[in-house]
Amino acid sequence: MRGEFARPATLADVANRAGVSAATVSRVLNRSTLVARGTRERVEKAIHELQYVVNGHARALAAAASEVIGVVVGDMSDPFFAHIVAGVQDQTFLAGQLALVCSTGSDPMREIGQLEHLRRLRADGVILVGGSVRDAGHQRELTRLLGGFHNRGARIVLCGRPPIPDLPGACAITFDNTGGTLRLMEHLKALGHTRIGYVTGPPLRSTSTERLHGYQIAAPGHDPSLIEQGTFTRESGWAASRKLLLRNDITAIVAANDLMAAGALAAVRSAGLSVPESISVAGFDDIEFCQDTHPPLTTVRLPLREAGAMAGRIACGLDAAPPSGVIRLGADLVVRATTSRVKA
Amino acid sequence: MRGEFARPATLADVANRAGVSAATVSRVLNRSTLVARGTRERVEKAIHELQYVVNGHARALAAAASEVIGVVVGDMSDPFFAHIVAGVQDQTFLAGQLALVCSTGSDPMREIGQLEHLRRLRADGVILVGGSVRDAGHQRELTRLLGGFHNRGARIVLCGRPPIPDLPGACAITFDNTGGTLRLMEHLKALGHTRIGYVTGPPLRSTSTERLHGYQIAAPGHDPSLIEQGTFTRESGWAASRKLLLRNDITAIVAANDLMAAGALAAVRSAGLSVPESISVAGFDDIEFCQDTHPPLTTVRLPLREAGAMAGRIACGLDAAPPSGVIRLGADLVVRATTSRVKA
DNA sequence: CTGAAAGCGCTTACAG
DNA sequence: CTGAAAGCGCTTACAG
Repeated sequence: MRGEFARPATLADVANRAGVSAATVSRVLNRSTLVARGTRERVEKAIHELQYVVNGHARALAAAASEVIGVVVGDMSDPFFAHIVAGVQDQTFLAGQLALVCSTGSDPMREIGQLEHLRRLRADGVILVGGSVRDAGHQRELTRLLGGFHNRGARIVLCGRPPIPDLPGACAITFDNTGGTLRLMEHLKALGHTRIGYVTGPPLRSTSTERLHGYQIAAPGHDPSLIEQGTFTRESGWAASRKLLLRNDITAIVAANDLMAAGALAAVRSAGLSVPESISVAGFDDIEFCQDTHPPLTTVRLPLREAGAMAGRIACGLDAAPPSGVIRLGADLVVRATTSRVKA
Repeated sequence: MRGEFARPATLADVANRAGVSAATVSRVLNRSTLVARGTRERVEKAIHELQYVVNGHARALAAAASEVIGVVVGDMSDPFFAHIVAGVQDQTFLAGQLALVCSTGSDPMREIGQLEHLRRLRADGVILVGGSVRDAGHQRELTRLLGGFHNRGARIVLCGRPPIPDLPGACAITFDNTGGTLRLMEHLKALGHTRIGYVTGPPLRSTSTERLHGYQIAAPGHDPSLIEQGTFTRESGWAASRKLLLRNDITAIVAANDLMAAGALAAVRSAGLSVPESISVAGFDDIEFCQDTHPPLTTVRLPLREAGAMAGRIACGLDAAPPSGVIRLGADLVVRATTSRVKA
């Protein structure tokens, strides 16, 4: 450990040792073909001997490219985001890029700040994960910022959120939130349910409103008092379900995601009722644990990891975005044991 | 959109507009106090008008500091990692740093490559999350690489893995894996269990061996055939449990994490047995969903998010590491409904 | 196929 | 309190 790391070797050191110019070393590094075989080998030997590692900042500064892909998520402890990010990382790894994962702590307004961070680092690609916020000022600011990325040649991908009309450069990967919820509702209606409570996600988010929309289209009666507000956490699903259970007319509770559905399951049980005998329950996303809840949860499956992988490939430039700029992903009904025919 | 983003404003642009030198702008940016009030205000005005955003790479290159914290994890889709990362991000956000999350895709050998990436970007701090691999060559390489970070003044934190003796600069945040498993085993023994199957994690990882060690200390009989190999996934827990159930003498299955315990639950049920009447089951970690399994899972609680937060604070320089260099975190037994007294 | 030179956008002593 | 100048470690036309 004799201070051999005190100053990392630089490209100039490598050039010296190999007896070539810095430009030549740079060419070897960047796999330019315009280097003679023998020269290349001498340089590679020097790189190896010096344990040379290119300085990413210097490279980014000189080349105006950073090998960094920015990923903006809500909260890593939510499996929805965790699975998408896992998919992104599978691909950034293959592409030799680095995923810079920024979290907004579930406050979408913080997207702006995180994007500024990413702009500072001149990210080559940016992936915005999860629902967008319906707020004119925020949208305008977001569009402006993303426009800045786009103008510098950065690829921008929206994953799990709708396209931004003013931003033709961006690719959007969307989930069929409305259709999935609709199919789930049809399933319940076919089982005889007519009074179905709904636990929605936080207001003004595209994920929430799209899913809620599916409910409203299918909801028998359109009674707004059947809708309770949640925040996509288990805890909030529990609280919202408690309120819903205060009324005695509902036969089913649908939550806008699985985490809240888990809370609903617990709330139903704590009210002394059983699932699905007294109340049917369903979620959305189909995270792995839905197989293990009591009873196993009926839900709607989203291809989260695949969506993340697609976003990653496009952001890294491995795949091109489709001409339309939009990739629509399905949302399949998964019937398990928390939903059953309503008793006469 | 008239190409107003074509070239982002530079520090020189700001200096021009404010009628000062670049050095002065830099001082304002870095909150140096040695700037006259009026000058500062003029510069801030120019920054605002130009929508100037500092170039992180130029800054990192000039100042040899990067405002980037590297986090190396196994797999983001595993809640163990997701929760720790969420805790890290809470703190990097507060510190105004950026968390660069690298995944090894559950192959710890890939740690080396990811660390080289981080070295390239001159990360100010590095957090290695999760178990280490018992492989002499790998350990040597790791120590060398981390030594390089340390010599450049980067803070290094091991989160959920044992300290590295040859690396005095590093801080280690450890979980009481052995003690937690031991307490879980004592709980089962007190319920009358004497033949307890164990589903271990992947071999040679500290997390696996520490937890297995707790089992071995407490295991009545030390019969090695009671131990089956898993990989920390639900699927592997299912397969290992199936094997364990082939023998008819066991009355309980303990898995090295909750994901595998969920698989065990499913395996027991698919064998036509019930939990806990026929077989008791327990896990490790206490991820949120343990409350919702069928029945709710007895497990050992690890303070994952808190551990991540501590790691984040130290890596960002918000908190100092303790003099000993080691922070030991508890692991509390959480008894739910998957464990019960063995029938006479 | 290779090199000399300028430049990327900052920070930091050094003067004043 | 402020500025001129050098330097951080690369890449990229431009010549040859």
